[in-house]
Amino acid sequence: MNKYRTHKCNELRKEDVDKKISLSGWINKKRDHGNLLFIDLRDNYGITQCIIDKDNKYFSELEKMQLETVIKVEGKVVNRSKETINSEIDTGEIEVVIEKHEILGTCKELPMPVFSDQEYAEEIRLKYRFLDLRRKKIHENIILRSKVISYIRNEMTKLGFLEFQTPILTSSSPEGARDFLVPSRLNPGKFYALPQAPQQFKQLIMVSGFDRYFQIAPCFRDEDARADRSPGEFYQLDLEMSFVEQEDVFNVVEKLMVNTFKNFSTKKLMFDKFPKISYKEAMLKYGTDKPDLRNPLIVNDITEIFTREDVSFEIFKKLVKSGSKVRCIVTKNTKDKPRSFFDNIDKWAKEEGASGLAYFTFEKDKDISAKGPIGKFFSQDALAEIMKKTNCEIGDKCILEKLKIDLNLRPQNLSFETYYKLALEYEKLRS
RNA sequence: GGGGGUGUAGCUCAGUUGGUUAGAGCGAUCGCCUGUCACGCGAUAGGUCGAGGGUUCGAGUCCCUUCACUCCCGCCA
Repeated sequence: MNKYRTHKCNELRKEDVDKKISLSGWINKKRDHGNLLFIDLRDNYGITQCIIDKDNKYFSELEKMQLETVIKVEGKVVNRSKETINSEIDTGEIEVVIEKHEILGTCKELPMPVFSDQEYAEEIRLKYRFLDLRRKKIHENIILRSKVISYIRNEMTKLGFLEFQTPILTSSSPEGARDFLVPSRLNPGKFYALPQAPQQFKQLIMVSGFDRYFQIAPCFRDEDARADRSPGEFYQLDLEMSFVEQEDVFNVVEKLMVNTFKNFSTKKLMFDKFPKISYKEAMLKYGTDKPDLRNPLIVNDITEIFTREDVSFEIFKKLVKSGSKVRCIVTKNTKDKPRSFFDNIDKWAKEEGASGLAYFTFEKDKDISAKGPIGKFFSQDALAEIMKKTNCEIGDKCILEKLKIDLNLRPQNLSFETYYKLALEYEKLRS
């Protein structure tokens, strides 16, 4: 029998009642009732409630024990009464009556609590990384990553790919990002680069006649961090295939990604197959080559409106006559936004080099009308036509940019400003 | 490299217009409590208010310098 445990902390069930068992783990939480003490014992797998009362000679010793002390407990599995069942944990129908215990590892006062959902600054989390990694969510994330990587390896192997390793010290390769450099001892004044991607090596593998390559490769890039982008190092699935066309590559990646998310996420997938959007279409319709299709922002071309007799917005009409386009975005449910919100966007747009924004809100009393600085230039029919073209509703706001700028409604994960900037970039690309 | 934000107890944070002794929750220590699962109740300890300088009768609070962290821009497959 194993010296430390007969079971893991997620294993015991009703069927184990009356068994003599032993568990080893960390004291996750204590609830001390004075003459009765509950100890939640935690290991990698789960939590088991252990209980001891004052008749046991170890009571006072356990009562004083710090959270996160590592102990082995021996005892008997008992049923919990109906009212005291805890459905939150796997072992919630039973508890372990402690008969004996042994301290396997003591600890000092904790610099940060393990049992807590509180957010902590990165600084403190990294300083006490071993405690951070014990916390439920982080611990689960690490386990998830392990499982995902293992799954991907397995799938790639099944698809006939061979996994390769490539050197970490190399010479610089011509990707865009700055390289991390490592001084060379044997060649003073010269440096190795850490690979941003194993480009050269995988090409070597491919020309050597290995048919399908993959590697879950560390990628080093000496670029500044962002909230969603760790500095320095991350991992990517890198793959190469011989004697294939674009569709063959798509098929592998699409299947792998969809299946990975189906297996490991509870979130609903919008697509079983990746929607395919050409670069040109994406830039025209969304103003970016990575549109957020959960909340797509459509750039509408309403140039035609400015050829109508019943539209009197002369500046735009003139420009349209000389070949300019007018595009607009619709911002949903913005009728209650204060004037200052749009003034700020307008100000920002000007700072970014635009000539300014025009906007109005669609309203309906008896007739459709447009409220806003330029609203008065449009007839009811013209407004109805814009609504039809842009698929917008009463209460939405229509933001126009003459000439050069395409705008989009802000998706959830991008600021309006960022999105606007992308639109500007798009225009640069086109001109 | 540029801009913004933050820095107060071990942790998370509050602190009014510059005004007496800088607070709370969690954690720690001590005491009480036999059915909790964020157990409960009471008490105690714990502070260079990031650091340095300045203004002021008086600075956690205002100003300057500096450091750290963080977010954004630049940069980045």
